[in-house]
Amino acid sequence: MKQQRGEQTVRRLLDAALAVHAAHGSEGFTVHAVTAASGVSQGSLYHHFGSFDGLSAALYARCMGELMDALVGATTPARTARDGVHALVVAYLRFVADHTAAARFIHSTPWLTFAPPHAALVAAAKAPRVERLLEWVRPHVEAGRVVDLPAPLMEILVVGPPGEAARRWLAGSPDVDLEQAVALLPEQVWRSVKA
Amino acid sequence: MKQQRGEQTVRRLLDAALAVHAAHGSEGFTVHAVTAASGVSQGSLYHHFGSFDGLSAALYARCMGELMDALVGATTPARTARDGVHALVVAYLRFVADHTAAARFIHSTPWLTFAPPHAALVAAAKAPRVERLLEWVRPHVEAGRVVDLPAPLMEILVVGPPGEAARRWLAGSPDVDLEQAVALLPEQVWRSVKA
DNA sequence: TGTACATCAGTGAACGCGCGTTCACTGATGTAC
DNA sequence: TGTACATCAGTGAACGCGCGTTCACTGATGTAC
Repeated sequence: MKQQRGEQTVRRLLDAALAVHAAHGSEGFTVHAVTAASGVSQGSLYHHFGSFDGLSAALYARCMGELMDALVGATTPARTARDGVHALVVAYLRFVADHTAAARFIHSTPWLTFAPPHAALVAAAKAPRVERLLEWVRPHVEAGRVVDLPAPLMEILVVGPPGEAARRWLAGSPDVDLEQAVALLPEQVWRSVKA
Repeated sequence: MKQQRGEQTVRRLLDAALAVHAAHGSEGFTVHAVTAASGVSQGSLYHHFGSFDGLSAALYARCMGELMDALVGATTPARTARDGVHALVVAYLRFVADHTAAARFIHSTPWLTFAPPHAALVAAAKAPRVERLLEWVRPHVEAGRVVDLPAPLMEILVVGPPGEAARRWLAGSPDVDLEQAVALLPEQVWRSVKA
């Protein structure tokens, strides 16, 4: 008997929360700012999310899901291992450029310290997409085209450099240029994982 | 006419701040907790640091300085380019294992959004050490043993993977093992920057 | 060598502000018969 | 098809707590002559 009206309110809250974070940073990211920006009442926010941490976790999961979808969408159609790794690194950097607010929220990470219930929510958004990427790479590993490493280290090698580039660019570092990173990082990252 | 008594108080405050952050995380990192842990009064803290953000910036600069010293100390004595990159990655991971509190503070980064005056303090602690690392690598680039990339991208490629491994390990991710990373990451990182 | 004095260092109770959260309530929606 | 009713959705003023910061003050240190 759940009403569909609620889903719209949830979406309005998450959109407003992302906008508030983009405009005023982690400092200005408060319940009052989010309710003011969304036009939704405090009580309604608590009705749907239980706590402000709950809303943060939901937003984090949504943003992370979007990023992971971009990575999966770019990588899995690739025929060769090299093309796939290139595509993944490019997709990561393009996501940061095109969905800056989401990228900024993901990388601001005080919110990564979620208590167990919320951690599960985030994991549910991330794990299946990571699994799809690992499935894609498996045949290339078995064929000896990609190094055989534990999955977490594989992830770290591929996502580490574009993640670090994103973090610095988002922090406003003047000497990091995303287009330059798109041009130069993919091949170097590929070399770090090719067999 | 500055008194030496003050330096000891500053050290006591920074030590206590790091301990509080290690024990209670960013959530519990407050002025009151730091003054209680150090036995120093609020007023004294403000006398030396001006604000709590000022203390945070000073602590960040100190921790970052220690990390950078570890990297410089490990890398610059290396004879070959490969040995140097290996040593840097290993030193990064070992620093995280041996100075976990400092590593955790550095990677918790809400504190990286420092206002201009404090940003300068942090930059002063970091920039000269980065410069020494770049000086070390320059001959290897000129001799064609290391790829010729813009300095920021070079940094990103080398520091990205161990940084990502550190972040996950610090967040308590069970599937990241630092010793495994020490064993496997250095060679892959080296391949990403060798010419 | 001893005293005066300016400055540095340190104290801790108190303050105001803004945060996350609550609650008694009203309104809307969908199901049952 | 229409009415009754349970549940979901939404309201917003109010609350208490803990945060960063202040300030009038005392004590310690080092320099001047």
